[in-house]
Amino acid sequence: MSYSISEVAKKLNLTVYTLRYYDKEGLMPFVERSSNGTRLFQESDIEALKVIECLKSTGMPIKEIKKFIDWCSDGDSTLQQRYDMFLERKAAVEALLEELNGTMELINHKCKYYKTALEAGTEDIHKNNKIGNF
Amino acid sequence: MSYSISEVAKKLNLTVYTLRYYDKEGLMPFVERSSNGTRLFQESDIEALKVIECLKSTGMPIKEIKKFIDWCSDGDSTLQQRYDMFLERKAAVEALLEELNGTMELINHKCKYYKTALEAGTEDIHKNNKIGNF
DNA sequence: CCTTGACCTAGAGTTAACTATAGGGCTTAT
DNA sequence: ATAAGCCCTATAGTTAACTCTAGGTCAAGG
Repeated sequence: MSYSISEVAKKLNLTVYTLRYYDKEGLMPFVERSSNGTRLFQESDIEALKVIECLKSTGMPIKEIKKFIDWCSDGDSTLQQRYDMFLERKAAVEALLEELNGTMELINHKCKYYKTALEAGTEDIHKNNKIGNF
Repeated sequence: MSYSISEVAKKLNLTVYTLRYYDKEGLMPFVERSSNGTRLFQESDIEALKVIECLKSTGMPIKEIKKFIDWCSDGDSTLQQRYDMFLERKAAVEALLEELNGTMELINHKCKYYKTALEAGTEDIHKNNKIGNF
């Protein structure tokens, strides 16, 4: 059994346009075609697409992801590159997480700030507050 | 004392182009000018820019951020909107954090996968592994 | 048989967020 | 007093990642 492009799009919350775009960019060289040219996605292709989505969410641009896909096609001689790439991605995600934690702190602060202001009916309630009023 | 645009750019790790672009988009209506038109940034402006950067890091587009800035200029009548906006941003960051945690899991898995493969000299070491080989 | 609704490619268009250029104005050091 | 180095605006160009359109194929249902 195989999946059509629209089935895969639904499964991964992407559009068929996006999937064809990824294919055009060389991200899916593994997807087979039927005799008339229709893409036939296997379960393993969907797993590979999930890895691609994972890499995207680390902030990796499509051209970089393509490099990885090419390395996969090249076989065992590229194991080191692929390992290094994932270590780099791990560091990138750690940095993103750290940034987001700082973001969360400020957002939480602002939530409190506006809750207090809303209860007081005016932002002036924070006027004398040298620390925290930003 | 006030800061020049290039000083602020350095402080916030942005380019002067970006700062001028933000100004053009209406994100910095509060920044004063000298008699000859040069922007004079106060400490408070830098704090406001940090909030803008914070909102950006939650995935908020610049046009949305402008709405918030406009609300700030409108005074106390917009306190509810601003509070609601920060609650939404909080939810957005929580969603991002959750996604990033899933991403981190897959990345960690891949790091182990390639470490093992590298030690074995071949990816075939994972061939029989129905679970986890993706 | 013919229409409907998948699928396909090639290529054009869109959007956001910069990034850069051209042309010009102050201020300061040689 | 003139060149360097900062500032300014307006506007054009770039890039990534889609998003859409035009024009065409093919299989199934009425």
